[in-house]
Amino acid sequence: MEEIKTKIHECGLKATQQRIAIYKTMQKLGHASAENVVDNLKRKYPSITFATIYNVLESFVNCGLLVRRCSRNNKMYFDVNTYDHAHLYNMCDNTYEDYNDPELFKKIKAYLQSMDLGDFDLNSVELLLIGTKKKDGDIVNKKLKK
Amino acid sequence: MEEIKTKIHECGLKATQQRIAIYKTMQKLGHASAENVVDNLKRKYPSITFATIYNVLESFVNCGLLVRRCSRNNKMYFDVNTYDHAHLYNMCDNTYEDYNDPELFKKIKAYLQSMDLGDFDLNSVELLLIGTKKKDGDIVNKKLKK
DNA sequence: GTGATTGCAAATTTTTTGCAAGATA
DNA sequence: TATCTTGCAAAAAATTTGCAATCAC
Repeated sequence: MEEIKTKIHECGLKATQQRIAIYKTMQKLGHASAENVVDNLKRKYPSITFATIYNVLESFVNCGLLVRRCSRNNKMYFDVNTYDHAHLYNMCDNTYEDYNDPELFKKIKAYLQSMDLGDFDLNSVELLLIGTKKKDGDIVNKKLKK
Repeated sequence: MEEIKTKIHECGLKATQQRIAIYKTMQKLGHASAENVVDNLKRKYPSITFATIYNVLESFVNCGLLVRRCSRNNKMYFDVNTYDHAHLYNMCDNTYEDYNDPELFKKIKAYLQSMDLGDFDLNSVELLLIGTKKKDGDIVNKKLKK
């Protein structure tokens, strides 16, 4: 709790109740869209709005407290774990699960470092393993959830 | 041209002018958002609308003529090249460039096949190399383009 | 001719903005 | 207190829908 305040302060941001609550929610959810965050906070903070959520998430991304994640359903997702790791992306419901495999990332990064990417300045690597949970298999090829 | 018609027919779809034009545009652009496609077609087909573009792109994805690509700017992107390849994702303007390296993909897939992904049913692997073009470097940390 | 497809207009969903009121350091 | 931040309301951006007119087969 104090730790979260400190993190936020270290970014040069004020540790408001909303920011603390949003960061806690992200810690709980791991990966989330703005909607996920609102859903999780509405009960405790009925007055919170999307304006604030987006505002805060954006400020967290800018200071490195969160990273954006790619998605295929035209919604922005945020990840509280900013270190290198891959994701299992469930295309049935657009959720992520961490796939932590430092070995794999080390290999990929080592490989890329040996390559010539021209005038491309590599910032980070995102590895998305796209698929389904076996239990969800039956709904693929049908209409996928938004 | 006839080739495109055939491709579309093979999917069980009717080869309408719009579908042919949209597929041609995707071949020209490689990766594109719905907006990119409209921009490229408005002159030749002033009556074309987003409804049709989305409709057609979606039908192409469903039959495997295109694949969706992940992005970080909450827009849907489509790729005419459906085989395995990585992308250099320019975070300044959310554009993609192919990074064709069968070697790398082979390694990753081989590695993953040897791993246990639990009840996750792997469908495809997306490798995104996120960064900037050196010429764009100066606008990072400032406001990124939508 | 018939069923699939398009284009229009309107609706929905997701994200952003301006600004007055409120909270933090 | 000075500045940053929030929440409201409204706008913008992106995608989807219903349906009548049109087109491909």
